[in-house]
Amino acid sequence: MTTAKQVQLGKGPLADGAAASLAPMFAALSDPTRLRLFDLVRRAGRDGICSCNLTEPLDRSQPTISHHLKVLREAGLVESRRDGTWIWYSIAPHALDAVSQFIQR
Amino acid sequence: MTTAKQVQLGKGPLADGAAASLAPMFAALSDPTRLRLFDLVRRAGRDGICSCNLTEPLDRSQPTISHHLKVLREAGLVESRRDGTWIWYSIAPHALDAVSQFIQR
DNA sequence: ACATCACATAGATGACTATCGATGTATCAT
DNA sequence: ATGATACATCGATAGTCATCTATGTGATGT
Repeated sequence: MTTAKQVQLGKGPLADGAAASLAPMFAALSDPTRLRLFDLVRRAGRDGICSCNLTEPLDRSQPTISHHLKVLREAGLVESRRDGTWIWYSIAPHALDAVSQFIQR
Repeated sequence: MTTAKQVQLGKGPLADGAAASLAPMFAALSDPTRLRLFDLVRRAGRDGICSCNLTEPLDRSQPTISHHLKVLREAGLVESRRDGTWIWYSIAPHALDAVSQFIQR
């Protein structure tokens, strides 16, 4: 499992390491398909949403959706749990905390 | 001049067009060098900061910094104004409003 | 006019990425 | 075991990107 590194935004200029940790989270949201994917998962709330319900509304192939979900997961933005043959995706706790901290000065 | 399109985030799922408008702003912040660049400009406040003071601290060539500033400018995140041979960069008003709205949903 | 400084643009290159069809893997039902 | 379903991985392709050196452009000063 890949977990997003927690970055402490201090008072000085943004350090090299902090920028390197933050950039992939922005990168994960820099694709329109992934943005909509993330939005759909977020709307699903605590229970999450089955991957099988994500392919059709986004008009992309199943492998493409699978790829994007992997990117979101590795960025620490979403989590997945297995339930039989299905896999349910939900928003990771504190997913956007680092991004939010950066945005608000 | 390129101005970022203002996106209204409604109540429904994130629309295709909204995602397409939002993604480039995230993309502009998806590079470590640009993140630090944006941070330096933001720290400079209203007056902004001269481009000549951005090349050295980021350890990149002058054309590379020029390229990144162009990306930030075209994403509507920073503004530039000429003063003699120098060009001063400052944060665009409401630069991160759309991103912030998306984050806090 | 000329040299200098600040910045932008051009062109090249190596790396990465979004997407697909084909195939592999894991789970469940019969 | 067999077949079906859900999802992941592979391999290919076309496009994008970060970076550099070299060169162009525009402003200032002499």
